[in-house]
Parts: sequence; C-alpha cells; structure tokens
Amino acid sequence: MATTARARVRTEITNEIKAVARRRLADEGSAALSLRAVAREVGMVSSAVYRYFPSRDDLLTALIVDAYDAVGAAAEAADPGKRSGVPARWLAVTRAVRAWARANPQEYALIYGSPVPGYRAPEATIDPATRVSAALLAIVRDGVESGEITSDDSIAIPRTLRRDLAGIRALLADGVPDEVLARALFVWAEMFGAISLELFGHLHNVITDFDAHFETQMRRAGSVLTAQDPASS
Amino acid sequence: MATTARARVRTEITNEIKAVARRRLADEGSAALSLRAVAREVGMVSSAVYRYFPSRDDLLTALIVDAYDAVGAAAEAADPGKRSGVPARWLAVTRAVRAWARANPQEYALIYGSPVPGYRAPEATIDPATRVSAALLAIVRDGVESGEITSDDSIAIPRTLRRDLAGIRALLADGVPDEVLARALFVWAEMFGAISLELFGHLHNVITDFDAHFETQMRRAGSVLTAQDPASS
DNA sequence: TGTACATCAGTGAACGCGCGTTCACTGATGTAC
DNA sequence: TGTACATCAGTGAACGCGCGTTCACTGATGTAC
Repeated sequence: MATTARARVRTEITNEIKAVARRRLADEGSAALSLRAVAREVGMVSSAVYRYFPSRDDLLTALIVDAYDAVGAAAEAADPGKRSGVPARWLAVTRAVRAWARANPQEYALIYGSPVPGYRAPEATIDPATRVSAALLAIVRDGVESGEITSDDSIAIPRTLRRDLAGIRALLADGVPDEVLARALFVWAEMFGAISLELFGHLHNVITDFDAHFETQMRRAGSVLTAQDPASS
Repeated sequence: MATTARARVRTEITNEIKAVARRRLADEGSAALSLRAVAREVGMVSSAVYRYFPSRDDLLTALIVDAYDAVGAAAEAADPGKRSGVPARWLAVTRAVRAWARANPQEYALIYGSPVPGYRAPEATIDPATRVSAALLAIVRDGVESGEITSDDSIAIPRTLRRDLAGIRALLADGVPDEVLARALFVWAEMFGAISLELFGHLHNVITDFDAHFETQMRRAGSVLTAQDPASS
C-alpha cells in the first residue's frame, strides 16, 4: 500500500539512470554528460528520461547530492569513535575520504574539482555537502573535550575571522575555541589539497608511493591539529 | 629580416586568438571552449583558425602552457629575495599565487582543477608546470642554507618515500634534507588546498573574510615549514 | 629594380554528428464506485 | 469482484542548434633571379 508496484519500479529505474550517469561521468566528465547517451545506455528513448528528471541539470544535481552523501557516509563509517583518540580518528577518516576519492575520481572531481560551468548548485546540495566537515569537526570537538587538543598557539586571528569562526562553532563545533577551529580549517584544506593534487595529476613524476605520501602528510596534519610538537608524536 | 611583416602579424593574431579563447574560458569553462565561437569573436571564419592551431586540443594546450607560465611568473615576481627571510617570502609568494588565481579563476581551474576529460597533456606542459613549485622550493633551499629551516622533527618517512624525495632534491632542492622536503610538500598542498576550496566555492557560507582566512592559514603553513613552535612566530 | 613563381592567410560550403527539449500518441497500471 | 475512468511510463518524430574538421578556392605577401 505504502509503495505500489509502480512506485517501486519508479525508484528502481531512477536509480538505474543515476547509476548509468555515474558510470558515464567516469568516462567523459561532467560537462559532457548527456541525457541522450544515458537514455541510450539504460535502453530507453531520450525523451523518457524526462519522466524521471525534468532536465539535465536536475540529473547532475542528483549525482552531486549522491556523491556528497557517499563520501560523507564513508567518512562517518570510518571513524573508530571517541575512545580511539584524535590522531587515530583523524587518520582513519582522512584515509577513508581519499579511498573514496580514488575509487570514484569523477565524482570527486564533480564535487571538489572545478565547478561545472553554467551550473548553479541548488539548496538541496548544501546539507549533504557538510557531512565530511561534520565528521572531521566531531573529532575536533571530542578532542577539545577530552583535553587531547589544546589551544595554546598564537598565530594571530583577526577579528573578522573570529566572527566567521563563531558561526562554524554555533553550527558544528560547540565548545571549540577559535585557535583550534583555525587549525581545523587548516588541516581540512591540507586533506583536500593532498587528495586533489594526487587525483588531478600534480604528483605525477614526483611521487610514486602515493599511499606513503598521503599517510605521511596526514600524520603531520594530525600533529598540527593537536598542536603537539611533531617530535613527540 | 629576422621577422617579416607576415610573421609579425602571425604572432599577433595567434595572441589574439589565445586572448579571446581565454576570455571565453572564463564564461563557459574548458570543456565548452569551442573553436567556432572563438573564430566568430576574433572575426574570422572557423576554418581559418586551423592556420594557427591544428586542432582544438592544441589551442587548449597553448592556454594551459600560458596559464602555468603566468602563475609561475607571478610567483617568481613576488619573491622579495633571500634576505627577506623564509616566512616573509613564503607569504609573499603564496599571496601572489592566490591573487593570480582569483584574477583568473578559469585559468586556475584549467590547470589546478579537474582535468579536462579526454584531454591528454603533452610534454610541452611539463616544464611550465613546475615554475611555481620551483619558486617555492627556492625559498626552502635558501632557508636550509641560512639555517632558518631546521630538520629536527620526526614524522616517520618511509623508505619508498625517501626515494621520491631524492628525486625532487636532485631536480629542484639541492641540499634540502628529506624531513624538510616532506614539510615543503605539506605546505605546498596546503596552499593549493586553501586556494581551491576558496575558488571552488567550499568556503561559501563559512568564511566571509577570505583574505584574512588565507593570510592566517599561510602564516601557519609558514611556521610548519620552518618547524618553529607557532607560539614563537 | 622588376618580373615569375611559391608560399601563405583567409573564405565559404559542406560532411556528419550529437545535443536538450517538446509534443501528440499508445498502452499499461492504478483507483473509485 | 467488475467496470469506467484517470494517471502514468515510454515511444517516435521533430524542432533548432552548434560542434570539429576537410577541402577547393582566391588573393595577397614574400622570395629568387
């Protein structure tokens, strides 16, 4: 009753269209993603896709939302939880994000690469987009609470920036002081910088052991986050 | 004699085509860059462009090479030189890279964003691509030489990674020990991570004072690079 | 300095292609009584 | 449980479009003697 046969089939086909679109994304990139090609591969006529997605952009939006949700879920699932401590959790979660990115490079590019030209992200993408950040900030929050992360460094933080940090704190980082939050943003950029440089080819001919490189970089990021003297980690 | 009138006109028109292509890139992104549209805007028939660039991909390559050269030149020009010291030089150069990126967002996306699907970068792009890295590593090299940068931290560096670092040292970082080189790669990723997150919209609704944010992050990166206790900087 | 020939830039038509989207339609599935 | 009507999924043709690239051509610029 809740779901008629027709409704069940509808969500199945919707998912199939998205799955095919995701695969085509991997081949050709987001700008070249074409409704007609997807329809062809699904085995329906191109106009039939309009029963499921009102336009190409809506299909793209669905893929973006799914990608944010997938990487967010991967990050959440990888977190070993409070009692594992900040450095271990940080390593586990960043590893998971990178693993997802390597497994789904075009989806990673879709959400963290150059914006799709002419595409305006609708509100529906905002919430899923914060899942990874939320997972990382949960680690920071717990670390502050447990005393693993302390707040005694002194890179000056300008007043305008403190306002921005207060906004983040209110949403996702209750009790995390500005100095720590600034470090959290720092390692957040480090993680995406490291993954993007690797995936977008900038380590080519520079690094051969990508795993070891990422691992080393994230260990250092972890020690910046906890503000430990790296020598003691 | 060296350059005939015809040759002079030829380089002028080549440059005009590139300039128009660059402007169109800003509007529509690299995947949508079309020879016909460029030709139209330059005021010639589409087939005439083939006198200057044998294909669309060659035009793209020219734009990529120019972009790498432009950001590389900006980085080099911003370096105040040896006697200014590592932190000041690091800040000056990273600021210049970000300023260039903000002024030329689509060109930045072209070289540091998602790779253009189906486009294979030819060898000609490799050299210009290293200019920014070379500028940054020059700072590191001088800092090691002067003693501003020391090598006493202990994030473990695996053996395979040491081989990679040796390769970098041989090319661009004579005399820089592995530990310092690993830190250099770390802050390099931080810089591109920070710029990419900002330009690709991931700080939207998070940070309002982008300048202050970047400045703060790069100060911290500078102190990681010199391995100073951030409290003493 | 003047002429004959070769090189080159730009034209315009054509090739074959794929795209997003609309629309009137058929036939199957669901709903109300 | 059976019938009449409404809803929906999918079809196939068509719209108007822009793309990259090729080709035979014209006319202007450069070169050799």
